[in-house]
Amino acid sequence: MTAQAKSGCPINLALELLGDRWSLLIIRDMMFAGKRHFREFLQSEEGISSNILTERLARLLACGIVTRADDPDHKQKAIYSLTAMGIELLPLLAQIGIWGNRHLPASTAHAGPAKALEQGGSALIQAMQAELAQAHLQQGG
Amino acid sequence: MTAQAKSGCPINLALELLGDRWSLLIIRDMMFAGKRHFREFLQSEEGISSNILTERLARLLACGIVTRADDPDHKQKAIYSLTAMGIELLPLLAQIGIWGNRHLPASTAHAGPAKALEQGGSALIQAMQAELAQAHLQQGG
DNA sequence: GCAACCAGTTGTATTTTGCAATTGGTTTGG
DNA sequence: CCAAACCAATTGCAAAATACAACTGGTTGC
Repeated sequence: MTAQAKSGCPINLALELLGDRWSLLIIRDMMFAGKRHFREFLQSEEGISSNILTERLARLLACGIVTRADDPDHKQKAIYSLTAMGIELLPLLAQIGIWGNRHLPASTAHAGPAKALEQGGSALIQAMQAELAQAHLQQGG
Repeated sequence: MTAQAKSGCPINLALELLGDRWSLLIIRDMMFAGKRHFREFLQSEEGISSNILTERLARLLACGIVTRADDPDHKQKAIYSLTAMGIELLPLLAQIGIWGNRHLPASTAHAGPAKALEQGGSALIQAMQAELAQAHLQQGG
């Protein structure tokens, strides 16, 4: 599953895992939209295909960024959760959003979170990380 | 050249430009290794192909992250420079490096910059951005 | 003037992605 | 109790992106 690394540079290693069009959008949906189910990711505005979603979730699972658990209330549903390693991606997602919002034609409807993160600084990020930990890190989740 | 955006989300827009295995490595090389020439990018450890490099440089050029100028001292050489928009990617690159260094098996030989950025905080980032501006933003460069 | 160097380009094989239809099973509503 | 809707995927195929190697026309250094 994991191809051998082309270099030991931390930026390269991170990009080998997350450097594609979809992986970080999935994590964005977990962080900012509270999505936890396969079907929810599928319904995102960008329109990921189900086979790509399956493959990306498997990869994120394999490298320890998310976990997968059965929904106790619904035998068919799987609940995807962020790990501590995944929650630590928030500052990175925040920088992507801030930069995109500054330099690209983001729609005002979507600009809210980026704007808030830009003004809230590290205090807001830490608060959001605490909330995510609360929602995702519950024993076994 | 620019495909239509799948959504106006700033994270999505940024990922449509930079969400691939190579674009951010090129910018990393400009920021941390001082590379400015086609041949230098080609010699990076990860081994980008020349056709991919050509295409990525063209894209970064088209969206205003880098500029291209003729080397006054060498008719054949092209000098690639970061724009202000490109220099503002440093906080993003920094977060990628910090996260990669914390969670992935980065080699000690490559970990230096990430470690420094983690400890130096925003003061270091601002200092580095000032240096990059000095080197890349000289009138017309 | 010849070898090394420069920024690419070309051609082809391989891999990844996108898209649509489908699967086997579960839950919901009447 | 049965049908329709929902669930997380899987399959097959076409299209696009990527990797790899060879090559191009021109420039520079010795």
